Amino acid sequence: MVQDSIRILQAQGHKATRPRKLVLEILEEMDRPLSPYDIQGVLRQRGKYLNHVTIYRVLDILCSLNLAHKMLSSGGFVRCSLDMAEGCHRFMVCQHCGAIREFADKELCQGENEFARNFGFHAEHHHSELAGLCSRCYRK
Amino acid sequence: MVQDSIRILQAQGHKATRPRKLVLEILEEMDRPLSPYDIQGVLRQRGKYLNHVTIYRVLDILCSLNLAHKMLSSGGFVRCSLDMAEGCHRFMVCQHCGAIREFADKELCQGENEFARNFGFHAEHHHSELAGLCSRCYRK
DNA sequence: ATCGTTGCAAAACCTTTGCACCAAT
DNA sequence: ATTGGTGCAAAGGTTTTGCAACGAT
Repeated sequence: MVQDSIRILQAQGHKATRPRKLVLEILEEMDRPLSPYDIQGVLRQRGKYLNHVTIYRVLDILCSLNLAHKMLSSGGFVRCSLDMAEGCHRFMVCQHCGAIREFADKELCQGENEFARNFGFHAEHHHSELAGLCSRCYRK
Repeated sequence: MVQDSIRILQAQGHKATRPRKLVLEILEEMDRPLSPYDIQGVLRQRGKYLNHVTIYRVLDILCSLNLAHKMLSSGGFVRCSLDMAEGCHRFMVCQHCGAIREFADKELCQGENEFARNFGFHAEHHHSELAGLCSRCYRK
């Protein structure tokens, strides 16, 4: 919830400002990875405005506190989504329509962790992208 | 091997040019994901030169033929590596020293495929990044 | 009142496009 | 000779930086 994130922000010495509340609201409501300009667009539709620089900075803070997570989308720009599964971010990206859907799974993480440990690597965060076709585009 | 890739290029109607050979050589030799400017830098050290636009275009072709694979690195730019494991690209990225190491595993892919199929999604390519600490940095 | 935040302008950076020249076939 | 490929210049788009004004505490 937005209130929880705000509380964490404040506990870390950050202020509870209008831009931060707005960005958190949009991220929670849309429930999919959004770019800074996506967020600005949603706000514009609602007659609200935030400078893109501000959005970048809000997202940076959210990510630094692990409240959100960045992914680099195929367009080559950043998208952010709230961190719901503690360091496990898996995305299904449809190569046809571009739809992005996020999921999480602890067993997959464990499997990856074991594999990495064979190389002496200690994994903390998991980010995975599956490129393929979503159910709708597959039928065509 | 570079020669094999060149042969595939030619079979698809592309020419075997100096820039394409050079890029393939560097990718094979360095054996880690490289950005276009990384590649240009390595060449420069050897007294050779390729325009960055050319490198971008060579990488695009290699990726379109599945000879290489693009990843969007944490710096926000593209890195490419040769495709050794047919659509399975897993990276361990050390958060401390920045080292990137690639691995592949069919079982992990199968696990992800099954999970995705529950959502009606048909996965073709896997790209995964584990952020954590490499063996050297973990000891410190 | 203080000090972190925001917005604006401008810069920096990566990537793409247009076009004339060049080179592999 | 033909056709695709390269290099250059310039544009496009995303992200970052510097700074004055603002606002949460």
